[in-house]
Amino acid sequence: MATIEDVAKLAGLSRTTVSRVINNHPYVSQTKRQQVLHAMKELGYVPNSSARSLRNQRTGIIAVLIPRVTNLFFSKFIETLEITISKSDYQLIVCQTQYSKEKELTYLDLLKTRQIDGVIMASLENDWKEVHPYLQYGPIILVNEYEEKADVPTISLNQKRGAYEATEHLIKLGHKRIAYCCGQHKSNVAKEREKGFKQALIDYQLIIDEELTYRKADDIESGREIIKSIIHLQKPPTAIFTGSDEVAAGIIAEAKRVGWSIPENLAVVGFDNQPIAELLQPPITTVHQPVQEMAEKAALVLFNKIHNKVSTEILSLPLKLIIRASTVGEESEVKEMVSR
Amino acid sequence: MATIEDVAKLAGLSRTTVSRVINNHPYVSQTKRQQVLHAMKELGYVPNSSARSLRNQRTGIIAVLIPRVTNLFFSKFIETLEITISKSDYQLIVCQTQYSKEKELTYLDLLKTRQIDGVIMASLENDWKEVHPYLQYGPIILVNEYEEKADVPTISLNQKRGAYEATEHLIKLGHKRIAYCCGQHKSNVAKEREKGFKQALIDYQLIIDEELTYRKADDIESGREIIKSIIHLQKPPTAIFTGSDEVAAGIIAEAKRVGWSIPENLAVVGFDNQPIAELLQPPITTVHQPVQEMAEKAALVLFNKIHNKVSTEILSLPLKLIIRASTVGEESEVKEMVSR
DNA sequence: TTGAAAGCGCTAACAT
DNA sequence: ATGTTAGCGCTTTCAA
Repeated sequence: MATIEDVAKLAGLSRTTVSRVINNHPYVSQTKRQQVLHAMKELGYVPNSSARSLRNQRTGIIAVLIPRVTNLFFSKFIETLEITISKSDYQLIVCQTQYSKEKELTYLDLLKTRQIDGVIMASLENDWKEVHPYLQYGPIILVNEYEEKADVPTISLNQKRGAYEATEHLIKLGHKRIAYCCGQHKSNVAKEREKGFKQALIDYQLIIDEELTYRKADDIESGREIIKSIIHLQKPPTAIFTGSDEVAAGIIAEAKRVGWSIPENLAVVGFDNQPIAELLQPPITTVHQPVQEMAEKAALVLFNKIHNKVSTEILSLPLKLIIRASTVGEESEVKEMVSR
Repeated sequence: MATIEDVAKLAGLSRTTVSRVINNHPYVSQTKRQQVLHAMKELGYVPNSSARSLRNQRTGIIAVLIPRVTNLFFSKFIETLEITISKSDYQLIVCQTQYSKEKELTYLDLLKTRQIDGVIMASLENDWKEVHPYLQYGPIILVNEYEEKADVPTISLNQKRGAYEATEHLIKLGHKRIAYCCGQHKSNVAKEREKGFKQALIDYQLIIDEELTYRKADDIESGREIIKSIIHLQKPPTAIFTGSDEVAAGIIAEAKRVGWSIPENLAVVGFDNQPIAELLQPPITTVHQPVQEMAEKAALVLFNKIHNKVSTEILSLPLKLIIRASTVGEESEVKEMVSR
C-alpha cells in the first residue's frame, strides 16, 4: 500500500505538498500539482482513512439505532437515510438494538470510542438519564421516537394526531366498541398513539374498555392471536385500531379464517401504509407516515450538529389517514361517493 | 477525552502497561493491573478506535453491498448478518448500490481506503474484471449472487434447482403454457432461474415461448403491468412463474381486479416466501430461500478470510418449494389430500 | 509557494 | 514484569 510518503518521494516533493493536493488546498503551483497527481495515479495511491480519522478527529461514519431492520418502517427509513448521507460521502452503520437496553448502550459506545461522528436514534430503550452522558462524546439526535427530557434535536411524527384521526374515522362510521392494539416497548410512539386513540373516544363520549386494549401486538402472528382472543368475548368490538399494517394483516387473515367479513363484522385500521396494505383483500385503511422526509431531515439535522451549528430543533411531521375498504366496505364506499 | 498517556500518568505507570491491560496481555502484575483499571475508570477512559485502527491495520467494520434494503430478501439478510457479526464486535456498513455500477465501485473503494476489513457482495453489477483489482486491498466474498470467473469464496442458493422444482410443480398440475417473469440486472441469480425454468419445460417436452417471457419484473407494480399485457394475448398462459412474492402479489391483485380467478384462470408461483405470501388471497405458492443460514455462513467465511485462513469455499444452499393455494386451489388441494 | 517537524493515540519490538 | 522508543499515515503549524 502506497503512503503519502511514497507519493512525495516519487514526485520529488514533500508530504505537505501532497497533502495539500489531496485536500485541495490553495498555494500549490499548477506544475507541482500535476506532478503529485501523476505520482498518485502511478502508485495507485489512496489516503488511508484510519490515519485521516485519527488526525482529523472525524470518521465520516454515522450510526443509526433501530430495533430491527426487517420492518418496513425502519428499512424504508434506512434506505432513504443511507442514500441521503452517501451524497455527502458518509457511511452508515446499522445498529439493531433488538429492544435491548444493553445493546442500545453498547452501540452508543461507538461514540465514545470515536468510531462514528454522530448517532441517529430511531428507537429508544433506556431512560434518558442513561443516554444523556453519551452526549459529551458526540452528537445524538432523536428521530421517530421522542422523549420529553431529551435536550437533543428531535424529529418525530405526530402519532397522537394520526391515531386520533384514524379513531375518529371509525367513530364517524358509527362504531362504538373499538379495540386498540399496539406494540409496547416503553415507546413514546405507542404511548402517544394511545393518547390520541383515547382522546377521540372521550371527545365522542365513548367508553374506554380496558378489555379491548392489547399492548404487545407488533407482527402478523400477534394479529392472529388477537382475533383468537376476541372471538371469545361476550361483547366483541366492531372495529379495531392497530399500530401496524402487519398486525392488521394478521387480524384480517385470521378473522376471515373464522368466517368474519371485513369490514361488516369488524372494521380494521392499520398503520404505516406499507405496500401490502393495498394488496390485501380488503385493502387496509391505514395511516401513512412520511418516513422519507423524516430520514432526509434527520440527515440534515445531524450534519448540522456535527458541524457545530447549534440547533435544538424539535420538529413534528404530520401523518395522513388513507381510507380503504377494510373500514369502508365496497357498498358503503359507493354510497359515500354518491353522497358527495 | 482522556488518552492512554493520561491513564499511564495517573496510574504512575507507562503507556505500555496500560496498553497491556487494555488488550489483556499477560505479564502484568495484579497490583498494577488494578492501578490501571482504577485510573481508567476515574478518567472515564476509552481507547480511541481510529488510533487502534491505524496501528493495528484493522477497523472492526465490514461492508455489505446490496441493491436496496427495502426488499425483504435483503433486509432479512442484513438483519441476520448484523446480529451475527456484532457477536464478534464487528460493525456493519450498509451499502445500497441501487443497481448502479459506479456506486458499486465507490463502495468497494472503502476497501482501498482501509475503512473496512472486508466486503460481502450480495449483489454484483460490474463485470468481474472491474471488481477483481479490489481483491488486493482486502477480502471480498460473494453471497447470493455469483460469478464463474470470481476467485473468491462464494455462498449461493441453488436457484436453478429451485426454479426447476417450481416449474415442475406447475407442469405436473397440467399446465402447458407457463409464463416466466423475473427481474433482470445482469444478475446470475436471474439467469440461473431462467435456466432451471427452461430445463423443466424441456424435460417435459413443452415449448418455450419467448412471448411469455418477462425480464424486468421486480416489484408489485411490474406484476400488475404483466397482467395488463397478458390479458391481450391471443393465447394467454395458464400459469406463471415469478422471481419474487411481490411480483406474484401484484399479478394476483391485478388478475383478480380484471375478474380472473386464481389459480383456476392463472396459477401463480412466487419466490422468497415472504410473510405476505401466506396472507394474500389465495396464499402464494413460493420458493423458500434459506437467507438466515446464508447470512450466518457469510459472516463465518468472511471472518476466516480476514484472519487469513485461506478458504475458497464455494457453497450452494438448497431452496425449498412451498405449495399453497395460488397453484393448487382449495378443491384440488382437498382432492390431493384425499388421494394421499 | 514549499518544506521540516510535531503530533493525533495507540501497540509492539526491544531492552532491562 | 515493566519501560523506552519507534512508528502506523496523515495534517498542520511554523519557518523559510
